[in-house]
Amino acid sequence: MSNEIDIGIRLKNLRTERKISQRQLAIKSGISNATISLVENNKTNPSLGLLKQILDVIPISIGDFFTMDVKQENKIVHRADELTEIGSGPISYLQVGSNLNNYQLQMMLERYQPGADTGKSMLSHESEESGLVLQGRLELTVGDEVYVLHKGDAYLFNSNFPHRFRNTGREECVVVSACTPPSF
Amino acid sequence: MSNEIDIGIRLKNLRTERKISQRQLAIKSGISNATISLVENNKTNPSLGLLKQILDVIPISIGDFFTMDVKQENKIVHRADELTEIGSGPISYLQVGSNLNNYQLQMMLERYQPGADTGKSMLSHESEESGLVLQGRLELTVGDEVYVLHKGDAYLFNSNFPHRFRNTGREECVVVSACTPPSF
DNA sequence: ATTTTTTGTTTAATATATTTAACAATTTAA
DNA sequence: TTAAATTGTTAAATATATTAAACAAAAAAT
Repeated sequence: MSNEIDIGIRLKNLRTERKISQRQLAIKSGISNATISLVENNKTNPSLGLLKQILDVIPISIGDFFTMDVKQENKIVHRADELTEIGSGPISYLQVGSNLNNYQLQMMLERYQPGADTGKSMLSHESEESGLVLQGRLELTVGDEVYVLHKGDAYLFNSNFPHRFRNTGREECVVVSACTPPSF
Repeated sequence: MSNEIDIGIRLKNLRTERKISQRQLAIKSGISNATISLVENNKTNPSLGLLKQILDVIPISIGDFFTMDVKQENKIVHRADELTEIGSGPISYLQVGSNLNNYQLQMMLERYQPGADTGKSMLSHESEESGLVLQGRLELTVGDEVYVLHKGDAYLFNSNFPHRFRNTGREECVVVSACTPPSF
């Protein structure tokens, strides 16, 4: 077992920042994906050689790995043009911060093109989400209920209810939303 | 096996600088002395937890451990009062530099009190030594031969010959000597 | 000179890291 | 929708680090 070293978070941060999966990292480094999982969860006490093999593909030196700030997403103010896009196509999710591993809160600026639809989703993880409409018309379905929201309206619900968002208006719909814990 | 990381030398340097033995370090850290030997000789691929346990008693952080300059005894000029004493009693050996792990050459300023005697020693390691007398009278025995040196005289021999130094004069005897590789 | 400690190293025993293979859950493709 | 691929996790198998104990060599003590 690891001796109070936070190497798991450090590695996970580096990996997710690069948007690669445990398996991809595993192949590139020649280490099994199982091991990478164990390391990221501090469920093993990895050898230096192993760690080096992994860090070599990042790449980062062992020294830097341990001296680097444990990415606490130290950036506090995120300018309008610095938000990170995690949506695609007709739906844009501009997230506040790029790496939320150390946060419980996820804030987003959402834009739905006319007709855009998230589809009904069955979220399995326990989380809560809330939002406030800034512009346009937003149709929200939670369970059996269907709501239509306009500028100034807001919502708040537990996201393990099946739910769906849809822009049923003619203009772009803009929403500011929050979610805890982060869902993507 | 270690993956091209020079952790052995790093650790050995830190330990010897502190003038503690592998066993002392072992006890303080709760690690077996065998392991410390293996680590110092790069004959194992230690886990991070293990390394941390060891470094905690130095103490030094893992980050610093890997980023620190691999102590190349970067000090070049050693002032008269900075030489390190490795002798004792009637014989003083003032060594140039404190940690010679990365050097092949050992330079010393030796002082023998009247009557001081190294005793006949059977050096087992292959090394060569040379010296030049600055003051006093030095009796040198190498094998069967006995020599007496005075100010300005010098010697050079292979130190796996049994040899012995003795101050047979009335005043302090001062010698500058060199040895390769270092013998202490 | 002869013990007695202390040094660093090495081997066999054992504890543990790492892998292989399977799993459930989600995403992508069709 | 269903099927196929990809995600992260976990359990049993295996490889390896770590220890305990013995060793030879050197230093200290008697």
